[in-house]
Amino acid sequence: MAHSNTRPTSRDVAQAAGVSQAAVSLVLGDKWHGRVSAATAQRVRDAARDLGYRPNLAARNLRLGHTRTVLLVVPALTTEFFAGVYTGAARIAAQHGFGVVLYPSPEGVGPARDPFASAQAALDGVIASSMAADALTTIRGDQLPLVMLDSDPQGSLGAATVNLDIADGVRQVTEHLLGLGHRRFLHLAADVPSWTFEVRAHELATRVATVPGTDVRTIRAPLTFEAARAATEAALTTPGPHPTALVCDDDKLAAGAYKALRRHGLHVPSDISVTGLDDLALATAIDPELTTVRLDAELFGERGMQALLAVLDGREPDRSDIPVHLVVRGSTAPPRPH
Amino acid sequence: MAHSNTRPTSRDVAQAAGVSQAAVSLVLGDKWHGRVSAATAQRVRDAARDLGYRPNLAARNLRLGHTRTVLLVVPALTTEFFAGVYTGAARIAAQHGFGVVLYPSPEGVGPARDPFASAQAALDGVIASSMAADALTTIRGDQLPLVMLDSDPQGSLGAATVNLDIADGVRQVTEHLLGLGHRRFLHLAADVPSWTFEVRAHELATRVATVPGTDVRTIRAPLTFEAARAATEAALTTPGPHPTALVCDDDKLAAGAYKALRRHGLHVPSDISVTGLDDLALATAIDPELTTVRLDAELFGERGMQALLAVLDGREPDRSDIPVHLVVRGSTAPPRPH
DNA sequence: CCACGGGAGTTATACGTAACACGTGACGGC
DNA sequence: GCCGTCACGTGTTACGTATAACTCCCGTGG
Repeated sequence: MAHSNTRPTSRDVAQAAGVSQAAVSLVLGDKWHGRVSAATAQRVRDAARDLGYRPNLAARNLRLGHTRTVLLVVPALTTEFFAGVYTGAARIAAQHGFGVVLYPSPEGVGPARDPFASAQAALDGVIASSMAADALTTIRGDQLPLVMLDSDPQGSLGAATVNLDIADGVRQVTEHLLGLGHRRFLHLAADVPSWTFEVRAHELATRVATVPGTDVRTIRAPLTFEAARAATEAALTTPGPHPTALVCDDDKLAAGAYKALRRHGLHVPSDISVTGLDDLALATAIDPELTTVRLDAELFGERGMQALLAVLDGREPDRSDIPVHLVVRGSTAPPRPH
Repeated sequence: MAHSNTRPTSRDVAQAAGVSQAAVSLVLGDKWHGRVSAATAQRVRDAARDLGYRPNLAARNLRLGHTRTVLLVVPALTTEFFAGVYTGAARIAAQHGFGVVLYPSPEGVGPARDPFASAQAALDGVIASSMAADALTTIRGDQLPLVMLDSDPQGSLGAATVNLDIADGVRQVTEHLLGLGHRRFLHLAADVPSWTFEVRAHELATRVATVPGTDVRTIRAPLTFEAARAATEAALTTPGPHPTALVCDDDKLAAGAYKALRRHGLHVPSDISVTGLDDLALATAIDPELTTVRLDAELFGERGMQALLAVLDGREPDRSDIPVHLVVRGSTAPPRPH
């Protein structure tokens, strides 16, 4: 059964339910009590669900004369401070049926109530990080063009994908450490359900396994500073030979690990080498400065956008991976001769 | 001359210019060549400017069936990484006449083309940080309800205001340092055109001036890690007695200063005490952990939102300042006895 | 003198929704 | 027997814009 390519409207729902458009509006707006029978209301709701109906917010906003969306202007997105401001504002807004849109000063702007309830009001497409996977089923509910940032290679969602070459980054890290002479690795892995972190662990293990006499132990921690400290601390107190190199899935984890190492009187890099991944500002704020892999976030964003434009245009998006580069700083050195 | 309270529409412009609404649409859409005389086109543009006309984007979107706005889903706003992703995506988007909206996974969302060109499509009001002052004249161009975060007390924009009690934070810092016995201060000030930073400098100077035998020297640096390091380094190489306490306008500046102090062989806090302001995660990542003033960003956001809701409701917003609290950590200690 | 073309506009319409103002039976009370 | 009321809807309109289709007038070539 071929059906129209355009999104269903409230009139389509009305026709399917055998009622007028006005009745649909009443029912879906929850203003039907005493105006429409419960049975009819249910028929309308069923029809709306079956058709996958989503109200057109542009039309609604036009009709209503307001949008229940406010704008938050902040100096930049880089500060945790304004991230918090946003979170607080969004929470209260949600309690009042409002949405919040971000506009980071000279460089950028944001959405509303429910991600798509408000966003869809004005969207031609979606760019999504695979780390926000929980929202993805919702996204697929709409049939908006979608581009994934760092999705799995199989593209399980059938969407276009832009990938950082994380595997190559891990390869560069392990080459560097193996070249320095390290053989006993501790891997501080991010405990998040994301494919990008899986590849880090997998690549590290296979890379190291090719060199005789090496071993790697993996510990997991949620992606926070404090969790990383605690996990590292726990690993240091277990018996057995100490690792000479600590490979972290992320700079923030490395910063947390620094703290644990310091408490145990271990000096970086003479007692143990440490590496991160991301090259955040944090990497140069800590002492010693962190050897890490630079990910070009801006390029990642640009490539994501270009891919979406391609999809909207009916063109084939560029599928090549984005290269990443090892940045060697003071946190890695040859292991102390035994 | 009393005029309507509602926003002017293209029909109002048409009436003012003595043409039809269609002509206005043609001229403003830059599709008038060969259809409207140059003189008439100019009359229309003048009328639009005089009335402060801004097209209703909800109507436009409804008519056009698209919005030239895409959604960027990211895990959270706290990471510099995704801030970069956003910046890159927004840049490319802008080049194509698209806007980008942010949706930080389970906690929050973002904007478009020109901040208000796209945002206004769906806005009932605006919350703006005073640090994004460059955008404010644009905001006032619309007559949207506006709430300022940390505006000047005179409220020069005539908008509602929510303030953190920064002055009290500075007072707490100076009391703390004076109590420890410090008398020679170096103030590392943020070199940004913002009232909030002015108050920090002013409050520090007046507070310190009340104690006999004290002095304070101020140096300025842009709000970046590297600039703070360079400025501190320069201050340390100038002749004269060394300060015993370094008061920074912001945690990030303090982290930069740490680096400069380390290079000069100065130990924190035994050689010099250091304080910050914000209490970012960074404050506990560096060694020693930073004595700083905690600003409750989320509460700030909540209060901003509540104020806006009040304005929209015709109520008087709560004008009380938000309290802040000194957090004493390892970066402050009594000065070394001379 | 007429036909034709192009310049300079105007008129009319549709986008999808929300909500106001009606309509239509059926039933109950007096 | 008639009116009021209630349950259950429907018809219609307006929101502000962009654009296709139309009108009108003037100049010009044949």
